[in-house]
Amino acid sequence: MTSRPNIPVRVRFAPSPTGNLHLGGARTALFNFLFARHHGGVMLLRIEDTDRERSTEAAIAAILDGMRWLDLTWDEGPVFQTSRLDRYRDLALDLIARGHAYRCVCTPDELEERRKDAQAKGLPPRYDGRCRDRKISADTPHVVRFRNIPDQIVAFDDLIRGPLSFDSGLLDDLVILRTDGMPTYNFAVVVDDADMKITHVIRGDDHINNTPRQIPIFRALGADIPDFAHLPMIFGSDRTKLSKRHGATSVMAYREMGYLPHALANYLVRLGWSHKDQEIFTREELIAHFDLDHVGSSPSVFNPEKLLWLNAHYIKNASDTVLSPLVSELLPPLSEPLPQATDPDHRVRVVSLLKGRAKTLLELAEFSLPYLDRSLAIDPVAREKALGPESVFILEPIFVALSSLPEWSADPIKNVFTQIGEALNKKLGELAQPVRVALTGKTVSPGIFDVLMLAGREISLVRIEAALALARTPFSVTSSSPTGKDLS
RNA sequence: GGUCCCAUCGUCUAGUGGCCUAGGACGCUGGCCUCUCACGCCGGAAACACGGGUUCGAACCCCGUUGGGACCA
Repeated sequence: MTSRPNIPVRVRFAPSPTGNLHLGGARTALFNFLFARHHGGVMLLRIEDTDRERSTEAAIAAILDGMRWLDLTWDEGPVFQTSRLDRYRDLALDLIARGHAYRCVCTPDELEERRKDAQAKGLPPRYDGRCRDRKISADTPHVVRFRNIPDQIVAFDDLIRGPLSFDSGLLDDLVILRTDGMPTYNFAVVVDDADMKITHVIRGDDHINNTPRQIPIFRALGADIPDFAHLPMIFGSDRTKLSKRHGATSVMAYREMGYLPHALANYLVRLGWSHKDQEIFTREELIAHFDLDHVGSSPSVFNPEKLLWLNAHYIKNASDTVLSPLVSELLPPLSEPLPQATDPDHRVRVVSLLKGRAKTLLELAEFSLPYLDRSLAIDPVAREKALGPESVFILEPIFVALSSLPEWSADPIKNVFTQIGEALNKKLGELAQPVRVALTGKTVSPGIFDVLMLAGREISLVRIEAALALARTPFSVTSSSPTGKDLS
C-alpha cells in the first residue's frame, strides 16, 4: 500500500537505451504499469540517454516496440534526459550556490593515485574531499560534486524490503556533473523524479545501493522523497543476473520465437509476485489484484519451460481469428501455394485445428504447411514406420474408396474407414497411420478425419496416391537422401 | 576488498505464531481417455539451508553460521 493515500500515484519506467528491452526491464515496466493502473495513477516513460556513448536510436525504437508489443501503455513521455540538460546544469549551479555541491578540479589520474594510496593503507577508496572548500572558478574545467553529509544514517522504508538503513559516512562526494556538463546517473534520476513528481520508484534491486546516494540529493533539492520499491533480480539457471549468455533475453526475441505477448507478461508477473495459487491472469485480473505487498524479496530463476507451458495455454485459448494472422507472419515462404492458401477462412480453420498441439506460433506455422503448400516434406522416419510395403494393402483400398466418394464430408469418409477396417480386420489406428503420414509427412497430427477434411479432396487423393507409389518403392532410411520431399 | 540484499520441492511460489501430516503450478513420473501426438482427467516422487534462542506452540519472530547474489572499487 502507498504511504500517501491522497496523492495520485505517479510512477515511471526509465530504461537506458543501450540495447533491447530485456526480460528484467520488461518485468520492471510491467510492475510499474500494473501498479499505476491498479491505483488509477499515471505511468511515465523516461529514456535515460545521458550516456551518449552507449545510447542509440535503434535501442530507443527497440524499447518502445517491446513495450507496445507487451501491451504496456504509458501515459506521459517518452521524456528524454538529453532534452533536459539545461535543467540539470541549473540545479547543479543552484546546489553550488546553496553549499550542497562544489566544483572539483582533481584529475582522474590524481584520483586514481589517491585511491591506490588509500587502499594500500587499508582505507576505503573514497574521494578525500580535497576540493570541498576551495574556491574554484567556473571557468576552469571541473566536475561538480555533491557534498555528502557524513555521520548520518540514511534510512528509508522500502515497500518490498522493509526498513533499510545506510551509514552516510561510507558514501562518496558523488560527482553530479561531469567536466563536459553532462549529469551523472544518480543526479539526473533525482532531478527527474523530483520534477516529474514521481510518487513511487519501482525499479530493480541493482539500484538499492543507489538509493542512499539519491535521498540526500532529494533533500538538498527540497523535493519530496518518493517511496521506493526494489524488485528482486531475475536470474538465469546459474543464479547470476540474467544476461545474453543465458540465451534469449530480449523481449522481441520471444516474439520472433512465436510467443504471445500476454503469455510472456503472465509469466513475468509471476516472477516475484503472486496472488494465492493463481497462475493464469487476464489483464483485468492483474490490474485488479496487483500490489506490492505480495512481491517477494528473493530473486527468481527464469524457467523457460514454464513460459512455454503458459504460451501453449494462451495459444490454445486464443481466438482463431486473432491467431491466424500472427501465424501467417511467421510462415516460411510457400513453394507451391495451394489455391485455398490465400483464403483467410481456410487459414483460420487450419489454425483452429492445430492450435491445441502447438507450444509456439512458430510451431503452429510449421504444422500449417501441409494445408497451405502443395509440396510436402515426408519425414524419413515416419515413412519407414508407416509407409512400408505392407501399407499398400491399406492405402490402396482407401484410395479407391475415397476416390469414388460422391461427397467429401466427414461421415462418408468415416464410413470408408469403418468398412475397410472391417474388411481387412484392422483397427482404425492401423489404417489412420499410413494415411496420416501420406497427408502430413509426420506420424503426429490432429485426428485423421479432420486432416482429410481440411486438406480437401484433391490434395488428399494426390498425396495418398503418391504415398502408395512410395510404399511400393524399396526404401532405406540410412542409404537414401534424408529428405523424401517434393512429392505431390 | 567494502556496502547491501536474499534463503520453502529441480524451478516459480502459497504460507505473515496454532488451520502445515507444508498447498498450488512448471518439469519429471504412473494411469485413464484415444486413430497418432498433444490436450484433458486421476494418481506419485519431490522442499521449510544449519545451529541457537523467544514462546505453551515457529516455515513464520530474534541472533549467529553457512551458502548465494547485487552494487561499488
